[in-house]
Amino acid sequence: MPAPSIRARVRAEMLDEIKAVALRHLATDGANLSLRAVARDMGMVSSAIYRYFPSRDDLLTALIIEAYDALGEAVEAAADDPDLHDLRARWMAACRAARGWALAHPAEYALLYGSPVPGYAAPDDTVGPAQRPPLTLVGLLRDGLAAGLLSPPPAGELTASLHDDLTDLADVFFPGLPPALLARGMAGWTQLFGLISFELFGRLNRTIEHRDEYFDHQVGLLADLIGLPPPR
Amino acid sequence: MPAPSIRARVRAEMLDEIKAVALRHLATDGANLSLRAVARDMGMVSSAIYRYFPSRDDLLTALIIEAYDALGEAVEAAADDPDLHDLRARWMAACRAARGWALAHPAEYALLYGSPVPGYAAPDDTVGPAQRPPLTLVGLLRDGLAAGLLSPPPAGELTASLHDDLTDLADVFFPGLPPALLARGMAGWTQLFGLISFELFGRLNRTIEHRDEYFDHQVGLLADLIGLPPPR
DNA sequence: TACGAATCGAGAGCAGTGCTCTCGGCTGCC
DNA sequence: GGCAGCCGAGAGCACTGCTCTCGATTCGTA
Repeated sequence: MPAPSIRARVRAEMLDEIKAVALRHLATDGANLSLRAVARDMGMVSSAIYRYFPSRDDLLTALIIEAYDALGEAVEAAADDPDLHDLRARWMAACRAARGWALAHPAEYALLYGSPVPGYAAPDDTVGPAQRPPLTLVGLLRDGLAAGLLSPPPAGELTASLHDDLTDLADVFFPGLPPALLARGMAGWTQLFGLISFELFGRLNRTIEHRDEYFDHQVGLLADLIGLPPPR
Repeated sequence: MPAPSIRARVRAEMLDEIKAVALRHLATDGANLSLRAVARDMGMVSSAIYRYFPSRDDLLTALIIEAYDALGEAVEAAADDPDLHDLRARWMAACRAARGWALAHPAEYALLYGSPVPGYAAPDDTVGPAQRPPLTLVGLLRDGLAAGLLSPPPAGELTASLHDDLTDLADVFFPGLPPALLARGMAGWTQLFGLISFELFGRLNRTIEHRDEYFDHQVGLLADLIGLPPPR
C-alpha cells in the first residue's frame, strides 16, 4: 500500500477537524448547525467547506453515523463486560451505558433520536449503526434463552400477522428467536428510548430528582416483564 | 359584556388564520416554520405578522399549546368513554387515542415530543396542557385502585429517595396514590411515547407492517406489567 | 524534470430567513 | 371632530445554505 500523498492526508485531517468543530457547535448552539460558523471557527471561508462535504446534510449524516457508532459501541461494551455473568446485570449495564452516553452527549442524542429534520431523509449508511443498540438488547435475550435462563413467552399471545412480521424480523438477525420474545425485547428498547428522551428533553424536571434510581427502577420493571431472572 | 369591537373581532380572526396557515405549513414543510412564507400565503408582508405574534417562537408556542390540548382532549375523551366499564379497555382506548391523534397530526406531534428547538424554552403556559395525557393515564390507575380492581405493588421495591420523589409528585395530583403504582403509570406513559415516536419517526419501517396489532400487543404487555385486570 | 490536470481556498453573489424601524392610512373612543 | 392607538407596507440589517469563478498550489505522469 503506497503512502498516502500529503494532500490526501491533509484532506483526511480536514474532514476530521470539520466534524470536530461541527460537534462543538452542535453541543453549544443546538441542532441548527451553521456551516458558516464552522468555517469561521476554522479560519476558512464558508465555500471552502463544500470541498469536503457537498452539503450541510452530508456533514450532519457523517456526524450521525459517528454518533450511532459511539452509542452502539458503548452499549455493546457494557453488555459484553466479561465481569458480568448475570443476564439481568448485563441488560442493566447495557441500558445504563445508553443513558450514560446520552447524558454525556445530549446534542448528539437529540440528533439521533429527536424529530427528523424536515427535508432530511436518513441515508442507508445510517441504518446499520442505528440498529446496534436494539440488536445488542435482543441479543442478550437470545443468549439468555440459549442458556436456559429465559422461558419463551406463550406463543398464543400474538395475532397471526404480527407473528409473521416478528418472525420475518427475527429471521434476519436472530433466526429461531421466538417472536413473542422479540416483541418483549423491542418493548425494552422502546422503554429505554422513552426513559432517556424524557429525561434529556426535560420532562422529568421538577418531578423526579433522583434520576439514577428512577431509571434503574423503570428498567428493572421492564426486565421483570421480559422475564429476566431476578437480581441476586 | 359589551360586544367586542370590530377591530377586536378582526384581530381574533387574524390570530386564528395565522395559526391555521402556520399549521398547514408545518404539516407540509416540516418543523422549520417560515414566518415569511406564512405571511405570503396570507397576502401580507412579513412584518405585519409581528403585529400579532411578537416572535416566531411565540407563534410556535401558541401552536404547541393548541396541539397539547387537542391531544389531551382526545386522550381524556377516550378514557372517559361511558361505554367502557372495563379498566383495561379504558387504558387501551386512551393509548389508542394518543396514537391516533399522533398519526393524524404527525407534524404537531413532532413539535410536541421531538427534540426541543435549540434556543426555544417551553414557557410555563405549556406545562399544564402537556400534563393532560400522563395525568389521564395515572388517573385511570387511581380509579382502578379505588374500585378495588388493582392491587398496589409491594412498597419495598422503591429506594427511600425515589419513594419520596414519587410521593411528592403523587401528592400534587393524586394524593395518597402509592408511589410504586405511580411509577408504573409513568412507565406506561413512557412506553406509549416510545411506541408512537418510533412508529412516527420511521423506526418501524421495513420491520413491522401490522402497526395496529403491534401497538396493541405492546400496550397490552405494559398493561400486564402494571397489573390491569386481564381482558374479557 | 517539466507540463497538464486535479484540487483547493477566497471572494462575490443569489435567494432565503427572523426581526426592527419608520411611514402613512385607518379605526375607535372621548 | 379630533386625537391616540392600531395596522399594513416597505426598506433595511445580519444571518443562512449554496453556486460560481478565479488564481494558486499540488499531484501524477510523460
